[in-house]
Amino acid sequence: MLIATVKLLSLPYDCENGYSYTADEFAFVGAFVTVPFGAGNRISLGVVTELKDEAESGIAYKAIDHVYGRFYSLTPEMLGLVEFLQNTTFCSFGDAVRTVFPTAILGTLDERYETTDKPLPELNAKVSAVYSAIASKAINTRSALIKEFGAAVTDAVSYLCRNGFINRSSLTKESKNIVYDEYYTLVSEITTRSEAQNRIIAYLKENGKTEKSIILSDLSVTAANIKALVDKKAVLCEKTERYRRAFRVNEEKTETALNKEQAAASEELIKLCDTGKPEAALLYGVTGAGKTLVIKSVCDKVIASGRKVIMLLPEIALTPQSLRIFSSFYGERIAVLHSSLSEGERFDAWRRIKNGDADMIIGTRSAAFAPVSDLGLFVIDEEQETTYKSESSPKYRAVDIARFRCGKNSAVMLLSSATPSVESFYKAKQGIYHLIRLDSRYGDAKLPEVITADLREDYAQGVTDPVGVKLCSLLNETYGKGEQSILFLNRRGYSHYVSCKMCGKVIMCPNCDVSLTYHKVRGAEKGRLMCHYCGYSVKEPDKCPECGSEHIGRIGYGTQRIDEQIANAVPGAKILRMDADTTTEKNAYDRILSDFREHKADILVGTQMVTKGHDFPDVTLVGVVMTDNALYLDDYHAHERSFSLLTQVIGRAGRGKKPGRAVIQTFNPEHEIIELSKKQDYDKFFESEIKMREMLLFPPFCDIILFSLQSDDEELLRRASMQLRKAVEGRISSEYNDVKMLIYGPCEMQIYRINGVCRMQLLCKTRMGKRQRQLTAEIIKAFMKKYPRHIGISVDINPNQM
DNA sequence: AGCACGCCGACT
DNA sequence: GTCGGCGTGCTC
Repeated sequence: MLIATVKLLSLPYDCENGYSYTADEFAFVGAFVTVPFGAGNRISLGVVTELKDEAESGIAYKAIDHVYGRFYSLTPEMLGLVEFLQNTTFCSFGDAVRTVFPTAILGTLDERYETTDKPLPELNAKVSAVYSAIASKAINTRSALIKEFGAAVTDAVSYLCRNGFINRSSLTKESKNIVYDEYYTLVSEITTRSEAQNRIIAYLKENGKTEKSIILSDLSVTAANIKALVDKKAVLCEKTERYRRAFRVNEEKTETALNKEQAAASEELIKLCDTGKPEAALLYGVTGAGKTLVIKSVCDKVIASGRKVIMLLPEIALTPQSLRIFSSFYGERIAVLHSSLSEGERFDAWRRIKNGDADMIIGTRSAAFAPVSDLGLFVIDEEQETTYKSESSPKYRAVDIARFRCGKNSAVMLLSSATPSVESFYKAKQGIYHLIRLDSRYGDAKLPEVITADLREDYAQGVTDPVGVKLCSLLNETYGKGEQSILFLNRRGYSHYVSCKMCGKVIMCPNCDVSLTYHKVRGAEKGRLMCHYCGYSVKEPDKCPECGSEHIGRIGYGTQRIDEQIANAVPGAKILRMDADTTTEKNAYDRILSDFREHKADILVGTQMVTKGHDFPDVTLVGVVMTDNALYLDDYHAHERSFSLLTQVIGRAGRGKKPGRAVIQTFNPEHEIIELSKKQDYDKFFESEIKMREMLLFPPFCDIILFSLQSDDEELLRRASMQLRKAVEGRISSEYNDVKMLIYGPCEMQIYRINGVCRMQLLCKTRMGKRQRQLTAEIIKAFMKKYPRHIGISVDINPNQM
C-alpha cells in the first residue's frame, strides 16, 4: 500500500509535521495534492514530501483526493529551496512553498456539496436555510455559500457534513486558461454559397497557412465563417500555445563592441562559466563603466551552450530599459517576471520558462525562483539594493537563493555594482567571490566635477529655498547651453507633514506612531492627510487639533514645490516631474524617462527612481537637493546607503561626450561620506566602513537576529518580551552553551504602534550556523506555544532597517 | 490555520 | 433553563 507524507500549506509555523495518506500510482514526491483534513474533512492543498510502499498496517489513513500533474509540481531543486527558506527565514511550509511556486496557477480551491438521503432531524433556521440552498443546487459551493451567508456559514456546513446530511467534494477552478493561436490551412478547394467563405478559401490558397486574427482583420469575416469551413473539412485548424507577453521586442540592435577592459572582464567570467563548478563573482565597476555589455557578452556564451540565465533587477521601473537591450538580441526567448504582471502574463511567462522556451529571465526579486531546469548564470544587478531582501515573510535575500541554485546547478552567480554592499565586497576581498573590476568609464565619458553647495551660506543670507543659490545658477547656465539637468530629492525631504506653529504639535495618525503625510487634492486649497502605514486619511484641518490655533501649516517640500521654484528661477525651461503622483499609471515611469531622453524637457525632478541606472547622454548637471538627513539615521547601514546613493546620483552626470557636473547641497560639506562620494572613492569608503563594522561588531562580522513581537495588549507584550529574553538566555547557558550570542533589549520598535498594534523587539548578535538556526526555531516555537493567539512573533535575520 | 469541544455569563 | 463568548487541543 502506497503511503504518502503530505505537508499542508495552510498550517502555521509551529505545526510543521506531515500527515500520512494512502496514495495511488499517480502520486510522486513534489506533487501538489488536495487532501481531506480535520474532523470535517475540509479540502486542503498540500505537497507530497515522502512516498513509501508499506505493508497493510490496519491504521485507517484517509486517501489523497487529487494529484496535480508533473508540470505543476515542485522539482527536487524547488523542494530543496522550500527547505532552505524554512531553515533560514523561519517561515511556515506554506509560506515557503508559495514563494517558490506561484500556487495561483493551480487554480482556486473550492468545495461542492450535495445533500444525502439521510432523514433530517429538527434543524435551526440558519442550518435549515443552508441545507435548502444546497438541496436546490442553486448555491452549493463553499465560496458561493460564504458569499451568500457570510463566513460563519462554515459552522453549519461542518455540522451537516459531520452528521452525514451532505457530502463534500473538491472542486478546482482553473484560474487562467492556456491561450492558443489558431492557424488555418486550405485542404480542399471547394466553392460555397457564402461569399465570405469563398473569400477565405481564395485567401488561404494565395497565402498558405495563416493565423486566425490575420484572417479576421484582413478579410472582415467572422469566426463563424472560418468555423463553417473547418466543419466542412475544407480548412484545417492547428492550435499552438500562445504566451501572453508583457513587453515588446526591440528590433533595434544596440552597440556591443567591448573595450579592452570589458573584454578582459568578460573573458574571465566566461572562464568561470566553463569550470563546470558553482562559482561566484562580483563585477565591480564605476558608474558608466559599461557593466551591462560585459554581462550581455557572458549571457551570449551561456545561452549558446544551451543553459539559461536569470537576471534580477532592483525594481520594476528598470525592466523596460533592460528589456530594450536584451530583447534586441534574444527577442522572444526572454521572459519577464515581476509583481505587476497580469495573472495571464505571469502564468504564461512561467509556462514559457518551464517549457524551456526562455533563455533569459529578467525580473525582480521573486524571479529568483523562475522554474528553469538548467541554470548557467544568475546575475544580480545593482547588488547592494535593499529591494533584494523581502520585507514580508519569508524574509529571504535574493543572493541566498542565487547561491543555493547556483550550487545545485553548478552555475555562476554574478553580482554587479558600482557600489557593492559592504558584505559582498568583504567576501570578494576574502577570495570567496572572484573580484572583477572595471575601473575606467566607457567611451570618452569623464567623471563629473562635483561641487558641494554649502546651504549654511544661503541661510546666512536669509535664502531658505529648497534649491539654493549655487544650484539655481548652474541650472540656468546648463539650460542656456541647451543641455539637460536632473534634480534629485530623497524620500524624507519629499514627504511633508502638517504642524502647528504655535504649540509645535505635529499631526499624527490616531492608529500609528507616525506623522500623517500631506497629499494635494486636485483643484482644492486644502489637501488630505494620510497615514502610509495603516491607510488612515483625513481632510487637512484648518485649526490645530491640540491648541486650536489657526497657525498651522505644511512642513517640508515636495517635488511639486521644487517644480514651482525652478519654473521661476529658470524661465522657459521645461520641467518633468517624476514621483509617486506622476507615475500612477502603468507605464508612466518609462514614458517620463523616454520623454526626457528624447529631450522633450530640460529638467527632470524626482525621488529615488531618477537615480537608477538610466543613461541620458545630454545630462550634464545633476543636483542633490538635500543630502543630510540620510547621513544621520540610527542604523548601521546609514553610511553605506548614503554613499551608494550619492555615488549613483553623481554618476548620472556626463554619461555622454560632454563633461558633467554634480551639485550636492548640504549643511555638512566636510562629512566624510560626502567627500568620498565626491571622488567616487569606493575603496576608501570600504576601508573605513569595514573597520567600523569590525570594531562595533556589525555584519559581515556577525549576523543579527531581530525578534519582533506584536500585540494590542501592552502589559502582556512587555512581560512576554522580557520572558523571550529569558528564554534565549536560559538556552544559551544550558543546552545551547556552545552558541555565542549577545542579546540587546527588549525595547520598543522604532515605530512602536502601527494600526493600533504595539511592537517590541529583541535583538541578538550571533553567527548564523546550524545550531543558531536550531536555537532560533526552538525559541519561536516555544514562544508561540506559550502565547498562542495573543502575541504575534516574527523574526528577521539581518534586517534592512532596525 | 480551522474547527470542535468545553466551560462560563446574558438573554428568552 | 439555552445561546454564544473564547480558551485549549487536534488534525493522518
